[in-house]
Amino acid sequence: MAGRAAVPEVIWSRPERTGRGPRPAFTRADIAAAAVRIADAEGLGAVSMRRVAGELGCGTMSLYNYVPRKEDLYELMMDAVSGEHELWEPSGDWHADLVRVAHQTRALMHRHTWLPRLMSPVYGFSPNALRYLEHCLACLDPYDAPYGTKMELVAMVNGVVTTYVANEIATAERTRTLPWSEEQENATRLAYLGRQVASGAYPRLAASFAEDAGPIDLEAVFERALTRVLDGFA
Amino acid sequence: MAGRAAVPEVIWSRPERTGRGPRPAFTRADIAAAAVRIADAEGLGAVSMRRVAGELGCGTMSLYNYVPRKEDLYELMMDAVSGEHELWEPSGDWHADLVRVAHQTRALMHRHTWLPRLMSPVYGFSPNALRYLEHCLACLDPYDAPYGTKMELVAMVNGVVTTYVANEIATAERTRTLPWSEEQENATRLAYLGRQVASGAYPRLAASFAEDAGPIDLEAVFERALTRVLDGFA
DNA sequence: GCGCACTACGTACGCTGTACGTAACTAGGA
DNA sequence: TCCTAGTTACGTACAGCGTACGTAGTGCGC
Repeated sequence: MAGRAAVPEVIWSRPERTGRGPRPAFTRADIAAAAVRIADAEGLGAVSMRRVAGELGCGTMSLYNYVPRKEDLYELMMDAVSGEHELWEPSGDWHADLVRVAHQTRALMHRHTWLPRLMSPVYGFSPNALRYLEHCLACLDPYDAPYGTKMELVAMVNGVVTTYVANEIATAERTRTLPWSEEQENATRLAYLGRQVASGAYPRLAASFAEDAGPIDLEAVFERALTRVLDGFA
Repeated sequence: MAGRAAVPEVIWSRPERTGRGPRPAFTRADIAAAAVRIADAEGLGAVSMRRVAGELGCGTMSLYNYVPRKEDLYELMMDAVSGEHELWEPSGDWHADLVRVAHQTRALMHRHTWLPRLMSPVYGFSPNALRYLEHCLACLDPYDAPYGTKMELVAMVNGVVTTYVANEIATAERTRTLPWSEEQENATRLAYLGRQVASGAYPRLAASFAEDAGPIDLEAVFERALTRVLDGFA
């Protein structure tokens, strides 16, 4: 009966295997992989304890031997995808290296579209997250500043990438989720917006829409946001 | 039986009152206020259709006459708090005005800690959100740039504020939610982190922790992040 | 070899969003 | 003026959720 009490612990400080009892049937990596597979295919909402257990081929409650709370399952998932970051030998040009980091993070988030939603400093201390952070700091070796500033820079870049991709994904996801077609949705929203803007209450918004800038190049917007942030530090 | 079909519509383009049938017992504002009250007091997780209906004193399913899906309830909440933004006459100094906007947004998010979690471009077109956006653009009148750039600037400032406050809140919330004390939590996490860092695998992280910078002034960090972003545009 | 810590898992509880059926009500058109 | 169609109101029901708890069975450390 012991060992089931609510003891304060990060899941990473809990040993995966204690020695006593039957051999665990799965590793944490197995569990994380299963959860990530489900989230990638069917969205974060499909990740439930029952579903993950089903994927692993075990009873629902057995999962609680490995993962005491669902939040820990999220932590496992975040660590697993953090491990997908490619870590290279810093080039000596920290600006270029950080741009590369940002692009890789963005690609990672597009591969795992649930990632921005879980992004939080709470999950920032898993083993693979630490490895990633260390790599960012290594890229910043040529940048002459106290570590406090470097941390702020990394946080800023990560924040911008997260915000940006979250927006990309939210707009994309919404049209896929809704029970009516994308054209209908856009038409309704545009009609509403047009009515609002045409009311004359928002002259600058109206001017903004009238400003013919052609189709928005989202890629370029991302690039600009990134360089602006980095320039703010150089 | 008609009218219950899945018709594509933004809730804002659906009239609040059509004329036929009994007088509605509540306005959208009533519903939004109730939901916001619950979320402020007990967190976003406590906001359920049943709970809101209970707060309003009506049956659960009656709420669906006003709010077709739960996501629309969120949209009402976001609009309600967007209306709390103070809109002033622009001073002519767009830099100062945007800093003021950022501070107000941060204060707003601290008043409604669930706000960053719901932040998404999806909710960016409610009446009060449009009013807020128009105000930001008015503040940017002295900034000589195409509206596209102004929009990017506003998005960037909002993004930074959201990310920053989300982190503030996540760390604060976590300690309040957990079933053990803050000291225990911090001790466990620090012990784990210390063990990792002491392993020698993360030399720069170790150096960063060793760098004695005194207690971190979060207020100053926020200020720096803000001015850096604004400087990137000036 | 004994005992204990661990794994495994079924059952159950209270919660969620919401589809659907039914009854009461009221404003617009004939 | 009356009829009827569109709305409001709301109870019931269903599938799914996280997880507390009880009960077996298993194998390592003493």
